[in-house]
Amino acid sequence: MNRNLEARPRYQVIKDFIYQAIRDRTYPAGACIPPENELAKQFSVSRMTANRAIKELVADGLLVRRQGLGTFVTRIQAESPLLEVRNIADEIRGRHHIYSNDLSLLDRVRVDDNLAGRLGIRVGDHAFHSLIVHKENGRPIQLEDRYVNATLVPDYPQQDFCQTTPNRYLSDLFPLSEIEHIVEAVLPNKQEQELLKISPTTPCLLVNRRTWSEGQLISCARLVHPGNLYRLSSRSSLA
Amino acid sequence: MNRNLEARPRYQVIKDFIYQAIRDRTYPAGACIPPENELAKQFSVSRMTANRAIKELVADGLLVRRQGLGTFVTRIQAESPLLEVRNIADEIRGRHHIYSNDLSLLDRVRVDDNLAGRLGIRVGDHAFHSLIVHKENGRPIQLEDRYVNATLVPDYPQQDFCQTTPNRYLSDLFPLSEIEHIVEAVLPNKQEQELLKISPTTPCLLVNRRTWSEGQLISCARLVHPGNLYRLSSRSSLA
DNA sequence: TGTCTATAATTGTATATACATTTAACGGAG
DNA sequence: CTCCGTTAAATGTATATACAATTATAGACA
Repeated sequence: MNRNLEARPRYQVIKDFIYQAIRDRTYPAGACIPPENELAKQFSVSRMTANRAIKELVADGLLVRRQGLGTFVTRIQAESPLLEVRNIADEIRGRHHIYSNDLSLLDRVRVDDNLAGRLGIRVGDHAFHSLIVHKENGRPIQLEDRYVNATLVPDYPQQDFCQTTPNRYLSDLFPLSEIEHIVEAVLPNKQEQELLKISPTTPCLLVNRRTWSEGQLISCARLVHPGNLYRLSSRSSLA
Repeated sequence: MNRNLEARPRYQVIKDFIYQAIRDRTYPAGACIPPENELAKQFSVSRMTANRAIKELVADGLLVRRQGLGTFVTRIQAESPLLEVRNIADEIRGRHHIYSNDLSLLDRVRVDDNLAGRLGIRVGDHAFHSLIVHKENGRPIQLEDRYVNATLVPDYPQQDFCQTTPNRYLSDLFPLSEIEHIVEAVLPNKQEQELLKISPTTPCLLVNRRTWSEGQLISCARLVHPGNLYRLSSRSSLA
């Protein structure tokens, strides 16, 4: 069990093997994969270890199990990587409209308890905070309220955000490896009403976006869009 | 280990206990829950069984673990569903809550110009129209306003929607090959206010979902969720 | 032919045990 | 006081084993 040189747990080796076999269609959609006992024998592990590998792949949605029957490759694959990392400026220019923005705030803050959780850093550490209004043909279309890990991105405040959006700057600097979106419907608070020039009863789409690079949480942003001006859309084919 | 009368696995009992304790703030966000050994002792199970319960709650996103430190209640709560073909009933049951629904309308209509476009059929053709309120612990959480291609699914009205949601019925019948989502923020209309029991100023997430099977448009649904009760969330790794 | 039954295969749950790894905290050496 | 090693606590990985539950199938029986 000396893993100093080996590093990979055995259940992970089995997961990788099955994952690969699904990807290259050795086990096509709907196919039955070898039973736990056989996997255990082939990889010289106990059944419990094979079981763990399979259970995790089931949790990931790649396999389904039926007691008494066997373990099968999921037919409906590939939930879409929804809500891509769209750059709002590119999106607007793609509509042949004019993009502009206002930087209405940029400072350095100590993170409180709540923010520390969202940014994955310790209470009291520093973060940069920027508040930018993105405009399409001069009309506010998105309010970007962003916190950035100051340790990882010390030069963040030196950027000229008229030229480069934070989104683009950060993703150029750090290769994006993971992204999270949480979408809800809200009413705007006072500040949001003013900056977006909307009424208190205009429903807004709130997108909470967090981005990681190599396991490091780089930034979290709160993107507020007036509901009548913006839609998220996705269409995906399922294998 | 005779479970004929008991039914619930022991790891499930522990999961439920912890889940409940998180909900009622016995373990508030960020708090440390008892270590595996202690849970095992308290519930008179082996450490592996306690471990299973905790691992599954981690997979569900309710807990995070740090080796050497302990197991903690996740700070960022309330991730709900992905923007995927989730069955609302399964989703609610996954939260250990009670699912129910009201079928408030079910009829056969001739499609008008607008609907014909959305359903991809000809004006004057028939479609079924259902209006269902989905409830979590008796509280309305989603209004499903659905149109179904009557030519392809002639038996749609014969279903018992208390047992099987339209979503599940349709996807069992037609293998899902393509899905489209358009998400926006809206205020509820009069009917929606009444059925969802919300005020006119409650912002709502409106998800327009259309599903195809083998190139055929099966159904389009308008899903309205009160904003304070529902979130869409997606997290994806980018290769 | 059709129906029931036993059986084998496979997954599901549970335990006891062992050792590895990570982290914080404590205490001593300098 | 700082640095460093030890230790205790907690999670992480792995095994061998046992029995339960579910399902299909093959064979017995009427």
